[in-house]
Amino acid sequence: MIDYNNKKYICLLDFGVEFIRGKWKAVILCHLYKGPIRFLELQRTVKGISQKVLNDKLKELEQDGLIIKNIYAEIPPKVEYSLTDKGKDITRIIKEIEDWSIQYYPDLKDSCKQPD
Amino acid sequence: MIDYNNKKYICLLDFGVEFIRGKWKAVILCHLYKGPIRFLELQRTVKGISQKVLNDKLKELEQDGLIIKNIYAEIPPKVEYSLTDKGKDITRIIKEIEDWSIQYYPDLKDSCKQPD
DNA sequence: CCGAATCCTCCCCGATACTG
DNA sequence: CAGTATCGGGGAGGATTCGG
Repeated sequence: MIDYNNKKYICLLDFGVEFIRGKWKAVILCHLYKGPIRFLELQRTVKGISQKVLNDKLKELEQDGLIIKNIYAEIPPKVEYSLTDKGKDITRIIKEIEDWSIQYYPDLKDSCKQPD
Repeated sequence: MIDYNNKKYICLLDFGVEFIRGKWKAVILCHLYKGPIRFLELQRTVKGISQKVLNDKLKELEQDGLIIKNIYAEIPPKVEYSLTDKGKDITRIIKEIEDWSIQYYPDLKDSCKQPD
């Protein structure tokens, strides 16, 4: 049992999955993998995410040490986000899930949809 | 945009992650990777999961085609769960997340916990 | 351009009790 | 031993507004 940040994790796998939990983190990381990117550009790329949620998730990812936030003291403000090594490593794994999804997509499409 | 089972997915990655979403699915799959296992034995192994949730998750995984449910017509009832090829493939990826977690655990422990 | 604050909704999950 | 039914709390995330 791992006790961490006021949460309980039953094993290291559970603990590790925590860092990409939720609908958006995996997608965000994958987009960051292409290189540093600004907030608005990221929001445009990750279609459908609200400003609030994107902000929340970026903050979490930064606190977890998966991404770095670079603030440029300019007018208008410029902020760029990029992956750390730790973040790059897990993003590579995430991309395997994407490959898996692509490989099995035709199959998954059928098995999941229940016939009426 | 992928429309599937009354849910919307923004991309194939989002779609793929859906199959292991939640606190338990990844852990369950990893335990099944060792070989076929019965319900109660699985519940004992996946510490802390309730019967209801384990049942729900197994049903979802079966519908998704990631696991197979083998029912033996015996008294008392015997049911064994095992991975399909599709399930094995994604479980291998999940195990990489576990490795990542192990590798970075000391680091993660520090970065995540905010100093007061 | 960036992000904090508020409010609200939905669904994951836990606890408990019951059936074959 | 295996699975179902019901109730309820809490967290994730969407819409909107406001501040630097």
